[in-house]
Amino acid sequence: MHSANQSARNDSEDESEMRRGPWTLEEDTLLIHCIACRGESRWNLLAKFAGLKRTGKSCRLRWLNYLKPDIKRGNLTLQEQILILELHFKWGNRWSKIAQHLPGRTDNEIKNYWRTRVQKQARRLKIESNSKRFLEAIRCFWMPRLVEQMEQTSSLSLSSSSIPPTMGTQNSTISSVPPGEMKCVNQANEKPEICFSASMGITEMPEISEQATSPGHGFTSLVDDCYYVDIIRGYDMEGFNLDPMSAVGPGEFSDSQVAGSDLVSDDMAGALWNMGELWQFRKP
DNA sequence: AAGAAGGGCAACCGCTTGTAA
DNA sequence: TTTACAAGCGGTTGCCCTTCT
Repeated sequence: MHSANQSARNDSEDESEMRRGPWTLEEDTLLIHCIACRGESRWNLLAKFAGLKRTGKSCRLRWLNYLKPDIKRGNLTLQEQILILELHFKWGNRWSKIAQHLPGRTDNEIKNYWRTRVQKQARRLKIESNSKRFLEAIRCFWMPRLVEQMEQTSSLSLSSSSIPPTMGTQNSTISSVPPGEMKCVNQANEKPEICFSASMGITEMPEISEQATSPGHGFTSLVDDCYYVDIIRGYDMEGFNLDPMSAVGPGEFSDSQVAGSDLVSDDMAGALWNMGELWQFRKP
């Protein structure tokens, strides 16, 4: 009884002695060295062994979100943004699952991206960010624009034999594929991760997800670990009604929201998807 | 130039899940 | 089968920086 109380008291004392808040360079160094020696496991023990006054949880988070060597820094690329949107359609707020398909990106980063960029636009449009209307807006207008810009970017880059910065980083390379088709292969697991095809129709894809074949989806499909973005439908809108009202179904958007809210304007697109970065690629 | 407002992001919190004893 | 602990995950908070007025 006494020992239990003593233990509880010690625990609370330990807890109160724990450091919180931003990590210092010294703490980072200690953690990195400790993980190099002992590996990533038993985070509470690791914290003690490293001499850090941090909880194991805190150490784990710091390592996974910031210190891990393969963490990719900087703005999300167009391909990554499209992938996030597509995977979010499929899985919702399963951030860690989505992050598994974006090498070097953390679930925290993706979550922050969704909340700060995507949900911000939903607020601006006065649409519930998890509503069907907002998803349709993304699918019908923003994603096609992203794909369009990406297609232009990639053709520009490929024609000048320079790999787009977004596709050539980390473990990924562009393999040689027919014109108009891009394939991004992760060398680590030899599995194709992202395939952009201008020739492949969505109906030709095997095992297309239920969502991908749903009416109104139109231009992307997701097959296991390989993601196809149908550029024909995204770019030329073939089989895709540009009339916003019919595209999303009657009553989904009001005139003022679609036509008057700059839903399809360059202004909106620029605000949403780092278009500033994008336009740089378009300039000769 | 200074204060206010807003955005972005790192870190924390609490709940759930997995696993070993 | 139960229990305790560790790890994982998504939601939330708070700080810092930038932009606006």
